[in-house]
Amino acid sequence: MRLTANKIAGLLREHGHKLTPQRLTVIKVMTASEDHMTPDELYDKARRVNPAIGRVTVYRTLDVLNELGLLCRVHGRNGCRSYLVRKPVEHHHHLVCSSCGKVVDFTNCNLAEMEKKLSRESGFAIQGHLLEFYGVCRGCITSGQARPQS
Amino acid sequence: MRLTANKIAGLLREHGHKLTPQRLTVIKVMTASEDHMTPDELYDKARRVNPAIGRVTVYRTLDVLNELGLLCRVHGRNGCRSYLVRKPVEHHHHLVCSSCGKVVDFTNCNLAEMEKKLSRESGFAIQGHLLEFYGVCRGCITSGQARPQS
DNA sequence: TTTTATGCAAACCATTTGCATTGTA
DNA sequence: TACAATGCAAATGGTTTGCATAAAA
Repeated sequence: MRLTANKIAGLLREHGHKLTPQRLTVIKVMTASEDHMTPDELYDKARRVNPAIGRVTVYRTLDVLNELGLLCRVHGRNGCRSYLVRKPVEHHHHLVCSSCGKVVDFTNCNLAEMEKKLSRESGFAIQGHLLEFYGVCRGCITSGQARPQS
Repeated sequence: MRLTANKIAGLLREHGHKLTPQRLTVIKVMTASEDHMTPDELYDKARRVNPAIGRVTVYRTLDVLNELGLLCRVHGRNGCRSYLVRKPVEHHHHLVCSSCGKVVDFTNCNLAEMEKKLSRESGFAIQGHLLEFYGVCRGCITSGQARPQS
């Protein structure tokens, strides 16, 4: 269940943000892509659609989208170079390929028990968690490549 | 079960690295501290012990220690500003206070089942995982403070 | 004595900010 | 029209690199 560009545009307006062509471009690029992107990759793609867009605007648009809770990050292994960007909505986690960087989502994590136990033992009021698995995806296994990447 | 400064020094030598006063300083500061530190915090502490140490050397020492697998990172919530530094050895995870930044380790995570299932469904050869819980520690709860921080 | 490590300064890279201009609502 | 958003250029902050010097083995 993914958000459409229109839906996101509506959310922006609802929250008192103005809908500019640049923002719309960013939103469209994001919703159109299956993959996670760095701000820079996003900038490049956006520029191809609308050359009149600046890098700064991409960053600022990301801020807005993040405020609305529409982004999620990937914490890659080799230094977590803020790999980010997607449209989540539902609770999910990532399976990251260490070779090609591909990211697969999964939703069924049952950490409730662990969380309860930890909370009891540590006294923390637990608010959330971050869970990611690392490995090599099927494609990289069969092609036998081993390019190390996050 | 924590590594001592001596043990780490020995590991350096074994791996063909030279043991300089600067490195020893960094190692001692790290093993002496209960807390995680940013490179900059580490630099400050090290400088207090040995003023003749440069920031660059701290970074390079961290590289070496990382190579030997002696470091771990904390992926804070608000942007994972490469919060790092500690001496792990055993498999463990973090419980991070969103208010004061305190980090508590815990070791008993049983994700084996989930991992097996994921591997089966996704075709990934899973190599490892990252798991962190976020919340507010007991101290911050009782003192009622709400400084938002990673 | 050879090789590695250090420290400075400069380079780098991603991200942020100041400010005048533009465009949405 | 008013206020928010844009884009440029410059500032920033963390990290890395080049290079001559110093020190460990």
